[in-house]
Amino acid sequence: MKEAYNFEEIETRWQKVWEERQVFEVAEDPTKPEFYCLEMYPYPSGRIHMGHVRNYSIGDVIARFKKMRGFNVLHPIGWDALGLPAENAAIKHGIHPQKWTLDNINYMRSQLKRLGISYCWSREVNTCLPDYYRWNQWIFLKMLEQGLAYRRLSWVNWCPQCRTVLANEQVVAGRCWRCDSEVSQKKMEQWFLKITAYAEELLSGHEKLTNWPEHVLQMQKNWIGRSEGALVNFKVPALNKDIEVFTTRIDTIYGATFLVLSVEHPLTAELIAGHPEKEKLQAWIKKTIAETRARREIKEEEKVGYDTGLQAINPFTGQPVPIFLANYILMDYGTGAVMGVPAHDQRDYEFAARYNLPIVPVIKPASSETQLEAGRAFEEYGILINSGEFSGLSSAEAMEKMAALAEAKGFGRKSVTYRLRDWGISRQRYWGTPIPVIYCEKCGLQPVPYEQLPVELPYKAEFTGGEGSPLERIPEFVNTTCPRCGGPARRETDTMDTFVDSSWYFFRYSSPRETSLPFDPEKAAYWLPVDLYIGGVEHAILHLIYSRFFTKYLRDLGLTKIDEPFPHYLAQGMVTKDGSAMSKSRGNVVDPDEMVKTYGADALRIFILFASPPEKEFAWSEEGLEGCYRFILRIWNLVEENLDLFQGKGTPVAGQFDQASHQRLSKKLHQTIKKVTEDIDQRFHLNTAISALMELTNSLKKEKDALRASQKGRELLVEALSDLILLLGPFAPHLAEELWQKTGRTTLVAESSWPAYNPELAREELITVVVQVNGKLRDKFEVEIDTDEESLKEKALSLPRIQELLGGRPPRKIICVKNKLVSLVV
RNA sequence: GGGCAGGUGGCGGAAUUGGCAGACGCACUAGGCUUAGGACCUAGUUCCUGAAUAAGGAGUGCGGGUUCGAUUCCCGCUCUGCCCA
Repeated sequence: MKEAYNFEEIETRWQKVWEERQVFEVAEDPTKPEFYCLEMYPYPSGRIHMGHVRNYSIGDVIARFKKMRGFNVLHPIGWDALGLPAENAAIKHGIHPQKWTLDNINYMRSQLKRLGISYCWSREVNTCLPDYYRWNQWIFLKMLEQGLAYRRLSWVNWCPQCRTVLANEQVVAGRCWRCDSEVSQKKMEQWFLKITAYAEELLSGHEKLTNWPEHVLQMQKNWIGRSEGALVNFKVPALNKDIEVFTTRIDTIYGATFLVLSVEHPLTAELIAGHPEKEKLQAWIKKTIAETRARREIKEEEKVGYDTGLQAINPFTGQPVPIFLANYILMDYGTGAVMGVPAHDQRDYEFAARYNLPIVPVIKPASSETQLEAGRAFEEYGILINSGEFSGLSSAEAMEKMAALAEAKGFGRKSVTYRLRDWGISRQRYWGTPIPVIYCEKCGLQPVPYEQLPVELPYKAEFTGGEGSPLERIPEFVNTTCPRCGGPARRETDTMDTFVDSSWYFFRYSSPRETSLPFDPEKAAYWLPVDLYIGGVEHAILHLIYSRFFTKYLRDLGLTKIDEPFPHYLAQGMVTKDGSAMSKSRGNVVDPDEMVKTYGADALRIFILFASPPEKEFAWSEEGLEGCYRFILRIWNLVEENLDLFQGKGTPVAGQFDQASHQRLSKKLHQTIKKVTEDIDQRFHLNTAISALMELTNSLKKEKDALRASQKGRELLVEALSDLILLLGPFAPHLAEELWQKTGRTTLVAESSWPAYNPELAREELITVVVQVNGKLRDKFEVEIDTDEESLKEKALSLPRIQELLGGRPPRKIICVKNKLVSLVV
């Protein structure tokens, strides 16, 4: 009598067994090779979504596989638990952010356990607890000591809806990345981390990241935005001041016919002081600052400039050029001042055309064949003309020599700039890590002494949604004493960007309860770097670049020796349904809970892995999930039907031994082990690994009746079924454990060794060779593998069909490829 | 505008090194089993011509190229997605 497949009972039972036996708990063991498998930790929004299921299922296959391969596997999970939604929930529903967050974590933890992910739960990290965020504060203080954390008055992106400062990265097309409202500008004292100090290393470090997707490296590269060029000073005689210009094309400087400055340039006020329309200009400047920063992009037709009426001297030509202010020059990049070379920069060309400025060509194409387009700037490198002593040089030579001359004469030098800005971490919110500094009336800014960490978030706070941080309105928090003079002082009420938390959490897993340092350097040295990091490509820039920055900083602090935290990053694709990403606003969300309830965790895991390779987009389909459920049923029934073979109770058989069937299955078995092993280990193509398991299952079903007839056949069946169960272990872990037990084992699949294959048995001995005539497939034949090319040729020519096609004429050319084909050219 | 990724049956996808295009799954069709089926079993399914398990032709977004041979390499175009302006 076959037992029915009751996934709910089976899955919860094995989840309990793993937990009770602490199967996935690990400690440092220098005798074993280690493997640190990490998925991006979730924000505890309330419920897990399909993207999480996908991410964690991929990681779980790798982690379980590596464990079965003999690695000491660290596979931890935690919670990115600080952040805006908790506070928004507090404002909206009156629930304390902490309660909201901890409740969510409890629920989501149970969801992850219900999926059977092999986490080392004792290492769970929760960033909203003081035992975690105190180390954010510790690291911040270290940076402060070294000048890598600093405070400055700066323009900030301000979201009026969320009432907080946003990092540039959180402004998408001028709108808040969370609530989509238009971002405005404010000038505030802000805390910054000096990530730009590591700009060069963040870029050069890419060389070590050979196991990162190329496009992710490219995105980071664009983000860092290194450009080599030169700084040149243009004197402004009227003010007796210099304007420093950054250019990547100093070779075109003889064609610089004007200067354009950002409206935020420090000299702006002086430049317009004597302007006849001063008031009008001031108003425009004010308006422009507010607008352009928010949008960070300006359409062609909206580019506007104003002539200040003053002139600067081009140091190369000695000629005066007009100085303009314009809305499309950003103060953020370079020096906030650029030289306008209309002949060789399209943007400058359009500007010059609009304001009637001279266009002086100073570069001609290196090849006379290159046609100059009328009405367009020639932007390529070439040969200098109209450039005094530099005429005739190539752009490359000229850039060297001109920079050298500028340096020698003291009006310029070679320089490198980056697009990367220092990381503004101040947030005027409650649910974040308090920035551990104190402002004393007498002593000024004071760091909180290390022994006073953590600066804990006061529990009692009011969440009204009013302007400013709730922390400002808690006198017990704000009012403190100066650590230096003991006098009255105020605490900083800004909290840190939550990206700080996620920039080093992967270190914390190595020693999550460490109390004297952020993590134990020895334990970290054993586990780190993360051998495989898996997560959505939407974090390709922010999280991954911040984490790389923190790792380099922690190295410089002496806490670790590694330079790169994630030498291997697997960027997982989006989960979509009906052609677009699953999202609440689109209403196309599928709840994992319901799917687990209907089909079980194993079926859901298999489907989500089977439907597409990890790095590609994945399209949801419930029919597909049903298909995977049926696949599980087929395996279940197959094992059920053959349980007698394992119990040794089957009556001895003296049936016919089916040699061919035996050979077919044996070959399929060994080929499957080989393929599944390589697909997981080398390619991460879990979808093809699963299809290989399906093929093995199909073969078993086909051959089982013939094989059950003989003793030898039965032995092979037992072997094949056992290996199939083990191979299923990483994908459908509950099913595998249950079947393993049913076949009489007392060990766990999770703790078993991965099956090995015999290359001899996996080898095909017969190969189909195809015959092409003039590139078209015309016939095929079977031969033993590795048959020599001469025999292939003979065999091909002897085929009646081929002879017919040749019609007696000898082929002009014959190409033979061993084990592949014979190609005839007539 | 620049960069990157991608475009293969009705659908998700496979083809790992330039060598049988469409593995595996879904969906569908026919038959079987069944009181019943959203279970199970058997067979079939790229398109066109054809009665055909005969034979032929076309075919991996479009147009060219290299090659005995191209989904794979090269050039141009186009569309989609992502990132940056």
